[in-house]
Formats: sequence, structure tokens, C-alpha cells
Amino acid sequence: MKSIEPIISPDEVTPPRAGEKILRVARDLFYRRGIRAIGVDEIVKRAGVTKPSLYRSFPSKDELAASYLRQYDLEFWDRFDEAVNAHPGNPRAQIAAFLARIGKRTQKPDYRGCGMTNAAVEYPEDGHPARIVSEANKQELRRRLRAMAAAMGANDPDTLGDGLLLLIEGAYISGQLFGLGGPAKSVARNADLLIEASLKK
Amino acid sequence: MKSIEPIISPDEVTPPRAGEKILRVARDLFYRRGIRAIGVDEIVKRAGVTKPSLYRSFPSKDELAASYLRQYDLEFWDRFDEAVNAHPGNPRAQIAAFLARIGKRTQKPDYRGCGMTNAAVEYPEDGHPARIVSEANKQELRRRLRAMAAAMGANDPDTLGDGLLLLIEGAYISGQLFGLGGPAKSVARNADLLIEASLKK
DNA sequence: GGGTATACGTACCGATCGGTAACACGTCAA
DNA sequence: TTGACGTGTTACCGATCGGTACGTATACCC
Repeated sequence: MKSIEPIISPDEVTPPRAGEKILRVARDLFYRRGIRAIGVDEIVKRAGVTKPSLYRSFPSKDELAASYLRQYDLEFWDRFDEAVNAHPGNPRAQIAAFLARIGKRTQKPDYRGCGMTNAAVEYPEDGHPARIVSEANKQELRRRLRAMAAAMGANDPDTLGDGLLLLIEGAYISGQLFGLGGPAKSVARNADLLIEASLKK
Repeated sequence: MKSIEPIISPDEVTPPRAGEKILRVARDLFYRRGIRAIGVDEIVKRAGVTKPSLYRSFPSKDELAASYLRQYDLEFWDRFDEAVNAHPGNPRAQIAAFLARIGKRTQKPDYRGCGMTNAAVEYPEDGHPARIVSEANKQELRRRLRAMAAAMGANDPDTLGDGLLLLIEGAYISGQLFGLGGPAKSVARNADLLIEASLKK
């Protein structure tokens, strides 16, 4: 007997892998409510799967958290590079674009800051899988900001790069602390003032 | 039979109240390792008391956390006012003194940032007892920084005050993320540049 | 000495934590 | 036809979570 033709194409009918569903849900819950605040039971329940499925795809909750942050990392650099690519050869405009975007995001009602930063606060112990991902992300961000400060022709590129990083981290935190109308909305303006004051005359 | 004379004076022999011991230990553990990470069992064990003693002095763990933060709040403003009082009538020097101190603290090996900020990250839910204390502290800090910016004669006092707050929060976070040699050590320098760029010409 | 208030400890509670063992089922390719 | 594989199901694990019922020891006042 001839086999029945599939109604829709195979890649459309392919059910989402359990691991993917879990990561999607975990990502959302971890970001919004914190990693420690969310239990694995809630994750599998919301994902419509069962606990053994979670532990077939991820060796532990800590590693699931690290996976969430690795995905967050990719998306972060996508956003960052988007601002960079919008202004080729103009690092000051690149920073301005990136910060304008952050400033806007921080003014959204349910803004919860940077997943990386939050994870590092939740897990202060050295060597925690989630913290390792977070630290690597921040190191790289620092490196890039300093390089951009140098490309701008700053008097002291490392100081300016670090100053920009402080403003950014401050915006992440203030965004979730103050909500609408908080200090984070002025991050781009303050960064611009700081840059102006740091350039070679 | 005649009662035995006390060897030392009564107020020296008075044992520390259980509630005080608990708060001391909780303060240390909550700050260093996070509130969610510490269970009440560990607190009472380290304090050398028992669980019912904790719940006689504090209605819940959440309220214990709030008490920790209220004490943290008092000590925070002590440090802040110390910097302010060291330079009467000179808000710019007051800020500089305060930030120099923060910059130094962030370079200590086991620096863990601001207890207020960390608590707000750990408890994103509106209305949590710990978060309420934290938010109030930050609101007041923002108010004071804006007032000091105005007293300095800034072009836009609210923007400068908020910029200083962003740098401060950034220093708290970066201090615990990067450890020694991190961006937080440049907070005073960057604040000074930002102030210089914000004053009326 | 007797009463009382305060402070503390022993032992326990149900719920939830992260994680696992054992087995049934369906799909797909060889 | 036959596995291999991924998944779901159910039931369970020991540990820890925040919180409490209840009895006891001590100090002080009358």
C-alpha cells in the first residue's frame, strides 16, 4: 500500500522539540521573575512538557539558566551590532544609537533590566555556570566600549569606555528600580555629555 | 544562703537579645550571598539561636530582609552625610568625596555591591517588603543628587543628578561583576568629567 | 515563696526544592 | 521487521523551604 502524502511540508509539521519549548519558557520566566524565583516544575508545566524531558535536554537547572543566558548573549550582540552597523565608521553615533535604544527600552512598563546583570546579582559565587556566561558578556562589552572610545579619539579611552559602561549598567538597574520616568531615560544625554568632555580638544 | 555577687556590672552581663544576634547574622549573609540564597535555618544556626526565636522577633523572612535593609539604609545615609559634612556648602566636593569612597570600596576583594540594589533585583515583584525599602532609598538618593546638581549650578540639574545616579548604580554593579581593576574604579573621574560638562558656562 | 511575664528550645508541619527510576508509546530509517 | 530514539507518564527520592504548636527555664515582683 502506498504511503499517504503529508498534507503540509515536513519542516512545518515537525513538532517543536521539547528542549526548545523549555528554553523558550525558561527564558521568559527567568528574565521576568528571576532565576532563583522560578522552579523547574513551573517551567515544565508552562512548557507543556514533563520534568524528565527537561533533564534529557539540560543536565541541571543551573545549566538551563546558562543556556538561557547564552541565547540572551547572542541577541544582545545582535542589537549592539545593529546600532554599530547603522553608523559605519562613526563610533560616537553608534554609541548614541545603542543608548537611545536602551533608554527607550527602560521606559517600558515591565522592563526588568539586563538578564546578564541580574543573573550575576543572583549568583555571586564564583564559577556558577550562569555567572560565567554573564561575566564573559560584560568583559566583551567593556572591551568593545573601550575600543570605541579610542576610535572616537578620547583623551583617556579606557576611562571613557568604562564611564559609558557605568552609565549603561546604571540604566539597566535604574530602569527596573524606578520604572517610568526614572533616571535611565537620560542615559543617552548623559553619555553624550561625558563623551564631549572626554574628547581631545 | 546569701546570693552570689555578680562579677561584672549588670549591663555588661546582659546577654545580647536573640533578635539582635539574628539581625547581625542575617545582615552579613544576606549581603554577601543574597537574600533568596539564604535560608532561615542557616541564619539561626549561625546566630546560635533557634527558629522560633527568629519568628518571635520578626513576623517573616521577608520582614527580616526588610529589617536588614532598613538598617542598611541608616548606615548608607551615615556614609553619605559624612561625605556631605566634610565639605559644607560645596556640593561638587561632597559628590567627589562620596564617589571616591565608593570607588575604593568597589575595589575590595569581596565587594558585593549595594544591598538595596541587589534586593530589588532579587525581588522584582511590586510590593515586596524588601523592595519597598529599597525603592524608597533610591528615590531619596535621586532627590538629593538632583538637589546637589542644582546647587552646583548645573545647566540641567535633573539630568546631571540622574547621570550621577546612573554612574553610582553602574559602580555598584560593575564592582561585583568585574572585581579588582573593573570599571567602577573610574566612577569618580567620570563623574567629575560629567559635572564639568554640565555646569553653566 | 508563689505567681507571672518573658525568652528560649524540642520537635514537628506541609509544601516545595532539584532530580531520577522505570516503563509505555509513537515515529522513522534501515 | 526491527530497532533506536525521543517523548510522555507515574511515581518517587532526600533535602530544604518557611513557619508553628507546645513545653520549659529563668528573672523579677509582690
